[in-house]
Amino acid sequence: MTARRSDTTRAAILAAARERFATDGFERATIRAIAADASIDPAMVMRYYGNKEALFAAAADFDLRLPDLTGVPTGEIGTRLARHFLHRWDTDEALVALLRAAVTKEGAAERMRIIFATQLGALVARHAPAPEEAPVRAGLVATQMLGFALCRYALRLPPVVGLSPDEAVAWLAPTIQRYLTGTPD
Amino acid sequence: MTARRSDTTRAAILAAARERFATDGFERATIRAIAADASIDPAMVMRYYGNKEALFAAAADFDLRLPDLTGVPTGEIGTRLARHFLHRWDTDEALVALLRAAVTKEGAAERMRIIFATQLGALVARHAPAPEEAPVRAGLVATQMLGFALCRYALRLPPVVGLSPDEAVAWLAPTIQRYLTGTPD
DNA sequence: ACCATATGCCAACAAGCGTTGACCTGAGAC
DNA sequence: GTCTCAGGTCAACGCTTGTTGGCATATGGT
Repeated sequence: MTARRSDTTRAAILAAARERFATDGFERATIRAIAADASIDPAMVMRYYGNKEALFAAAADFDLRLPDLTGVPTGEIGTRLARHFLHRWDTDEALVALLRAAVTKEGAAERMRIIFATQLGALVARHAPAPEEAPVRAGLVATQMLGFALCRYALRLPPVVGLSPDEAVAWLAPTIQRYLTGTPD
Repeated sequence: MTARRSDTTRAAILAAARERFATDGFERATIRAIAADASIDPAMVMRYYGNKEALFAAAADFDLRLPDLTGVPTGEIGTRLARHFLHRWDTDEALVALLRAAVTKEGAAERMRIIFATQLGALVARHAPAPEEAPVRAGLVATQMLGFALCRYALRLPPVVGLSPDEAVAWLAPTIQRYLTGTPD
């Protein structure tokens, strides 16, 4: 497959879509606005992506890219995971886009569920004391990490926005660690 | 002010609005659908609440109703707060409604910020080791509690939905406790 | 009985949305 | 040079939305 002339246009549309979906959510982000951002006609968006739903699917397609933590000392996993999440969230708009959409769109929520169940679930299963606890532990990790993302990137609670990455990791890591390998009180 | 005949209609509209906003979010919940749920004409909604924005404000008007925890042993506050949040969230649709809206509407996000900064901030200030740390500690508590609510009521992650209230409190309480009175690691 | 008024319904408006099809335009193949 | 077709523009469609004003009806005070 050789590069076509239209590839730059496709990329521009996708970049604009990611930005709009991330800041406005699915329903408030309009095809017309995305097209304007990409300096293109709205009809082009339809031609290249079919419809708004499919465009969103393309824009919010991502991977948690969880690192391989085999060999890492058990006690460090919380820190490593917290740091990874923070960095990942800071550098990929698609995550915020999916988060914003997942709150009101069942289809997006389903994608979120699958991503966290499979990707995070698999990692947790490798480190949880008992394998059958893995789903619950992964779910708990999700509550803390998604909650942090929600407050920092979507709601923008000032004290949470003000935390430096290192401070954030220092606070979150023990929580993650306990959800992964600890016990309820 | 004596009771008017229209009060039952007003209440029916408000109840329908809360439900729609809670399940659909602000933009997907339509005046027409709310009116249909309340078995009245859409024009009535406008007459009684002015516009959609004001209707939402009335439907999402609520209070965290945080308990007075003075005198409670310091070590128990985490448990008490976790239990209170869980119960509160389970019994008031307005909380989910505001959460869903806050993710995509700046006005709703602002309300969320104010509620958590003032109501939760005040409680935290009374128990935090140093008063100047209160905002950050309140913010951290918010990340965990809102994250839990997000995963349980909005995203409906199965393992999180499956937790019994007691299990949930047992897992969350130590986290809340550490954010309130503990130290980062 | 009568009237003022609160309550409610109906029809319509303007605006914005996703989406479509017809029509240009310019580059590359022959 | 001409033909072809992908790349791009334009105007319009059908639909839904929030919102409005006019009109019917029921209520309750006198």
